[in-house]
Amino acid sequence: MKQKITLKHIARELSVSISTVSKALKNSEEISKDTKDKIQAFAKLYNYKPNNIAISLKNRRTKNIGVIIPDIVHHFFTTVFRGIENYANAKGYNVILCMSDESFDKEVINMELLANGSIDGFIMALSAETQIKNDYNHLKEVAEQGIPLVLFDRITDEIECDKVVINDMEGAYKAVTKFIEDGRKQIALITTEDYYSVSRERAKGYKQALLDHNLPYRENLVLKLPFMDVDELAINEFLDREKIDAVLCVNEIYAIHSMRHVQSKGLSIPKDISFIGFTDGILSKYSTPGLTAVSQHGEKMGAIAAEMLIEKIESEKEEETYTTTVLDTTIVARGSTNN
Amino acid sequence: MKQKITLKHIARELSVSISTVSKALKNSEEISKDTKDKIQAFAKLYNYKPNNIAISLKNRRTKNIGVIIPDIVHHFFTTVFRGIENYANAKGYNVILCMSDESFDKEVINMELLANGSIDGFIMALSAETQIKNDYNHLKEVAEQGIPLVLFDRITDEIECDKVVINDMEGAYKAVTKFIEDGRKQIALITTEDYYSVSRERAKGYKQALLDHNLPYRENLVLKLPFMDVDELAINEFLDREKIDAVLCVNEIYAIHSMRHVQSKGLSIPKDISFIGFTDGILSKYSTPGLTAVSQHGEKMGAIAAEMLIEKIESEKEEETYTTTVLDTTIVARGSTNN
DNA sequence: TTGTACGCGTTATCAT
DNA sequence: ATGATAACGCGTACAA
Repeated sequence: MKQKITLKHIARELSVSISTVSKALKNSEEISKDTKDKIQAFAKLYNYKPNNIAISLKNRRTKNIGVIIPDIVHHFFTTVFRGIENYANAKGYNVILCMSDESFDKEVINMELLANGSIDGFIMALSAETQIKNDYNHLKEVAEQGIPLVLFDRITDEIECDKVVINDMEGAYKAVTKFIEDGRKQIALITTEDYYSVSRERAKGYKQALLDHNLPYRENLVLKLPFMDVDELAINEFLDREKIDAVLCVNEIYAIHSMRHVQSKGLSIPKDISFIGFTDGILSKYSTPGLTAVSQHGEKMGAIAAEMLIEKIESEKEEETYTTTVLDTTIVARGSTNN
Repeated sequence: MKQKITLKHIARELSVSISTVSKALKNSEEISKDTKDKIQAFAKLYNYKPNNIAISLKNRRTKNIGVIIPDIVHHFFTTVFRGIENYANAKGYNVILCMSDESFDKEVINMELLANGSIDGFIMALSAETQIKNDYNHLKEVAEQGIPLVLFDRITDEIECDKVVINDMEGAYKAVTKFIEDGRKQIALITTEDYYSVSRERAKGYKQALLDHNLPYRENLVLKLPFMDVDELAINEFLDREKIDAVLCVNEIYAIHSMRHVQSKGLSIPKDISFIGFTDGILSKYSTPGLTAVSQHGEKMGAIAAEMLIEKIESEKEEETYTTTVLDTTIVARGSTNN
């Protein structure tokens, strides 16, 4: 087992000082060609690579960015992460990934852990619990310490920082407008409780689209489910109870489940009832029929978040100007709507 | 912006030495109660937390583990990662995640980057390209440097290290046996090329199960697709060409696509033809009908991998004894087979 | 051209 | 009971 070699080893071996080695490996003009050659050859032979940790300590820069997401088994977050990772890697950054599991405590613990020097900045989407508690002190502290922070998707107005979101309202608006143009009249919305920033926005877009097209907004056509787990019974009852010819769902799971339910009752999609779901994940693509989806452009979102963060990290200025980037959604038409 | 506070700051502020502060915060017996109280109070007030990087440098331990997987937008890897993260976090480790994108070069680059002090050990699944090239020098070097390594799922015999896999052969065997017990005779296999360790094993199990039940192994009932992307045409032609009443697929995508295709031809699942797919991901659960699946227990796999790695990291011994843990699969029965 | 000394933040050992 | 010093590995301003 050949131990990792350090400057000190090389110096000792070649009977020169550590700083000579350091300079030689940086091809400094100060060092004579002879010694440089000798040192570089030796370093190459023993495959010398500077120790990242030592460099981090010296530079007070880790070249790591911390990403905290509610859950990784969630296609959307996964695509965002991919966007982050790609961009960050290209810029020479590594990504430390933590999951909050939708838990406030885990979010706090992970953040505090990483904030103690392990990372140069954070990219995160708030956990459900955090949004419910509406407690953002951990974010505030991090911000106060001067650690850059970018929020995406699940954001809050309470914190001043860079943000990336999709235009959730516009996405819902587009979807409902499509339903209306297809001749649908009884348009339902299946969503989560309002403590999610995204749900609020989508509900707004849903309502606005109806009103703008002179259709009534009826509360009984809106089903709000608590938390992210799927209450299948509630969805089934809702679909059985109300007279509906189109459904907008704030996530794929709700949509897929709903489609299965109405299909099992013998309804035909999209003839009798049509569906649009947010996210455009893997389920939308492979369901039968394919689910028309509001694409959230996760990968792009991640790339932008990473870009914003690294920009802040590497900028010397002390100015505190924050941007919120809003990405427009795209409707990806599939078999669940008339196209 | 209140800067992160260090021992030095506290020492200067309270007019004591740095080492006194250090000891006081560790509640050392050497320090008088008075000074301890004073220092601890001050530290608490300014929310002092030791700098991880400095500690890493001192201890030559980062408490980070590096995970390299081919792709994160892949439900199975995602579940494994979750298992890793949970276990690692509980043990006080952070996880640095890199994607190889199935590319040999990215795998090498990422590994070398992290190996220079950023992590205490690796957990990884080999990229497709690496398996095709059959070149594992980057792994060997890491091993020689004494950095612990655990391979999971996509492994190789070329490297001596801890490994975790599922019993792919047994999984396929079970699936085919189930088909046979359900009275199926024309059992097909849709798989990837043999350079994947997992594909080889599954093909073996498929063949063995047929032979053990006195059914012929017929090459024309086995479709081997190159790489991981889905050649839909090839699958369609295969399904149209051969007389088949059951299909085992090595992943969900193949299975879901195949199901859609035969359904579009008017066949009924599972009456006319039945399906089993490996992985038991989100698609299996939400397809219509639900896809009977060979569960790979990703989360458990991740937890075990993390356990093995941390065990090696924290063990003082120099012994080089490696284990390969083989997890048994479970068949999760759904609507795509007779149950 | 080469080497010395210092600092990044912490801890452990050895003085006082 | 407290402090000085060295060390982890590196880079760099300053001496020689």
